[in-house]
Amino acid sequence: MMDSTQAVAAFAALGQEYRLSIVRALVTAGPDGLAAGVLAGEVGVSSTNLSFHVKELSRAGLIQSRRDGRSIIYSATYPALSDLIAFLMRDCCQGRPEVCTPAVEALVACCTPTGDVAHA
Amino acid sequence: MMDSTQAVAAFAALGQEYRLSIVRALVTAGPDGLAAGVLAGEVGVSSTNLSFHVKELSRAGLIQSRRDGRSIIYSATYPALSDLIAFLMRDCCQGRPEVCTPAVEALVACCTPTGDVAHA
DNA sequence: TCTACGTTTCAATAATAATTGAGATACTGC
DNA sequence: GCAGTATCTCAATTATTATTGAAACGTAGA
Repeated sequence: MMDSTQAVAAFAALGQEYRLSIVRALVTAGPDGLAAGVLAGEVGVSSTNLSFHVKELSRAGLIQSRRDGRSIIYSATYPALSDLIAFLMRDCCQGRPEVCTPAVEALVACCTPTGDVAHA
Repeated sequence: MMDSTQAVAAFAALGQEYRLSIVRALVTAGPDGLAAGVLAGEVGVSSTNLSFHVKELSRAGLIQSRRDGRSIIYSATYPALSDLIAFLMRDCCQGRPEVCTPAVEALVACCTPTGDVAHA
């Protein structure tokens, strides 16, 4: 369960244009992730600057990396994202479902497009 | 529906210790909100500095203010928080329910204490 | 082993954010 | 109006973050 210090770090990490793009690209890419060079290209940032931002995201626990040959592959850390959502909802809901109830609808629209829910 | 520029602003706003505390205090306080002085006391920040941080949160749309006598009352903007949660889930879920599915559980635990979920 | 490639590290700089204290503004009650 | 309270604005300072380019590192293939 995420504490508020971790949450601050995660929010700060996502509160930067390039870094949010990086996370979005990695989430979209899935568990296979993307090599640093590809990621830099997609996001439109220099390799040096990408390196700075991915380090920041790693520090916040939102992404992870592994080496594959001469490439370094980054991928999203899904549980950290889940935890962050959970933190937001937990804190927002403190006796006030008016915040989370609309989010339920977004969730339903998002995760159950066909009416066929995550049967995981 | 929140776009990524707004989301960056919201995340950046929450990515600071005092500001996250402010939002938490205001969410907990409910729609009645809290006067600036009270808020400063709860969060442990000088009135000048509080003023800086609440302005930042307002700019991101996460809180709002109204005057009541000589006090200025701040309160959480619930829809903005909902939108942010929705944005996170929408972006995270892109074909990958493994992120959101655990969040569903948090949501259910959080918002549906009676087992009566949003059947919208 | 030499060379090329992908990526990182480092140091310098530029840009932005946070904190402080003094003074200004807005309201209240006398 | 005057005195007092609550809060804000402003300017100065400090601290942190982002960006850049050059150089170093690790890996792969000839």
